[in-house]
Amino acid sequence: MSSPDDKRRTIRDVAKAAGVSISTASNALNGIGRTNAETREKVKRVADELGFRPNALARGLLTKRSHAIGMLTNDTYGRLTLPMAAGVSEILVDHGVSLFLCATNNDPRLAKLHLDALLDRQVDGIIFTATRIDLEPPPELLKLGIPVIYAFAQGPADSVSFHPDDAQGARIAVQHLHTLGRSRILHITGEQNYLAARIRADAYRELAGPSGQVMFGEWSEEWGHSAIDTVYSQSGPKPDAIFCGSDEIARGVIDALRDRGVSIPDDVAVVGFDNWEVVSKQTRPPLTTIDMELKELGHRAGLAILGLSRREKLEPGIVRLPCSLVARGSA
Amino acid sequence: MSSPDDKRRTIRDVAKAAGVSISTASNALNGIGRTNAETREKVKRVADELGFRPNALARGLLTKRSHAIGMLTNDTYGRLTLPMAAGVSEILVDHGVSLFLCATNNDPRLAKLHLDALLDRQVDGIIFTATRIDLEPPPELLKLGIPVIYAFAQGPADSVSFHPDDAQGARIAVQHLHTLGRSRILHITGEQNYLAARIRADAYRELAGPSGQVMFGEWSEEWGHSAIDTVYSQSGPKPDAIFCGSDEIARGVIDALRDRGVSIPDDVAVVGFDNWEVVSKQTRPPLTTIDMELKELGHRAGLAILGLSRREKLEPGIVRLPCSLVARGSA
DNA sequence: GTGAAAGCGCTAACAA
DNA sequence: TTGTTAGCGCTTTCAC
Repeated sequence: MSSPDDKRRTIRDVAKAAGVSISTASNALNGIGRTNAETREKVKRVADELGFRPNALARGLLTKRSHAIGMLTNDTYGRLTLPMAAGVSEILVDHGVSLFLCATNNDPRLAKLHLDALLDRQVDGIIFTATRIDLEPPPELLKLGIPVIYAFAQGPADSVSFHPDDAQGARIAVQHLHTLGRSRILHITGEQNYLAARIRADAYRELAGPSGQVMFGEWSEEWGHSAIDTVYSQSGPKPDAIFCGSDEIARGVIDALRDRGVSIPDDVAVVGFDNWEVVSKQTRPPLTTIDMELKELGHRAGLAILGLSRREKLEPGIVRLPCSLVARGSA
Repeated sequence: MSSPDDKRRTIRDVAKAAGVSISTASNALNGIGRTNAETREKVKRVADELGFRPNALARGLLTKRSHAIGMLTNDTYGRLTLPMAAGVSEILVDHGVSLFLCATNNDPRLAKLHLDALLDRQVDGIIFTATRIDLEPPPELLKLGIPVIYAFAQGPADSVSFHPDDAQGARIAVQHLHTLGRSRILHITGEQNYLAARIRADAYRELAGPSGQVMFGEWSEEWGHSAIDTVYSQSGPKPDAIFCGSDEIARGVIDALRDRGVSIPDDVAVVGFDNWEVVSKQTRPPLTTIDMELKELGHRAGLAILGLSRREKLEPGIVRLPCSLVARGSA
């Protein structure tokens, strides 16, 4: 639990051991200022030998940059947040910046608590993340005095946000189905009050033309199932392809189709949305679906907050990052 | 992006505005030392008015406690980590402690990088988290000089670890099936090289008696499916209940049983393990399963690291936290 | 009860 | 090129 040398080495120890002054040691270690190459090497070697690690607290106190950023999320389940957080972290760690994770659990009190803590810690910036792109951030976030980036969440007008390109994602799904020669494509999706659902539906309608039909419902497997029941209990022509608003819906659709003896993808091709592998790899046949590239979203958000924290200017607005199609067996 | 008063208030500002010295202000705000009640109130009021927030960097530098702890995880997907992290964070935030999230992505280089960063930041402790209880932590973690807690991961002999009580989880699953009057219970589970799988299987065997049969395989839906195919292609008596090592396996099992016209739970009762709702709520019928109470695991890990960071002593060893049974329709 | 002063570990003028 | 000095914002003796 405790190492042999319980007290940590300071730059003072390094300076003394190397026979130089503290400031020379500092200059040498940071490679700035005018330092003799020999001295620099020596200081670095000594620091290494001593296992010296600079105290980030002291450095931050002085430079007014903590080299830490906070990530505020309302997601406790992790489906969206952790891939993004991993992406953010991947970028940051290479720049010596660490990430505070704050799960607000959708509780404004917790959000405030976390926000205050982040401010106390002098974070260089904050990334706000949500489980839907039209979720508004806590109002305190707006007048903070430090940079904020919105990822998979709705930022105010003059802010920088990163979203998956839902419209493009919907388009490549429909185009893929067109390529397969399908023309009677149905769109079964989630709740209409989700902006993402509306964006995807609009993009779908543009490509599917007047025959395009959208069924809004819930983000659940069950809805996919019952939507198929509805469709097949009606008379009239049946679709030859179904574009679903989520993998879970798609799974319900696939199960319901199989129950009816409809062959996938021969009779009906199915495309999902999310590439949530626990679902999309397990349907029968495995699901062709749209991946939102959440890790890449995290990368971009990380890069952006890094830039802002260095006082670089960023064009405000929503950056929409392309989705990709993952072809499996269902379409 | 930047507030009207761009510069942050310091304790100096508070002291000046309250007409007291810096040290009195400090004493008053922290409620320590001998301070006149009136003075204290006044200082606090002024601090509030000014929107004063103490600089955690400065405080940490002086007190040698950063009030931050690090969480190291090899999980990028989030299924296990984020519920635990949320639990940890919930505890910490109420104690004014923040959480650094470090996703190592199973890459030793990244792990080292993150570990160094955490040390530089003077974290008061580290929680190591993994996706399986027999995953060994990076060796650097062992000789660190700061407290470490292992959650859902394998700690060294003299450390404190928190695991789900896999044996107890398996027992309540089997007992539940016994209560339902089932006696020919089969256990279909994941890879035998997972410690958790072996622990659960052992506990199952103890209760199921000599007729107990364990089928090890993979942690996949597909394996559940093919296991059922195997069982039903053999002659001999069929099980009246199946205890599955994961919800995904259970889903495969349920689907395969339904394909064969076996009624659930009438002919065969099915119990899963994980309570991963995207799976367990969506099977038909919904899955009765074992919940590992990951958030509670996070709570306990958080409490433990808090204690250790205050130099409290903790009994070394593995603390196994009880699982709970979530009854749905399948058993 | 309150304030002056020292200093945590480090960086950044400036002087030497 | 190197060393001296002055802090960053806070806590904490120790006089008063």
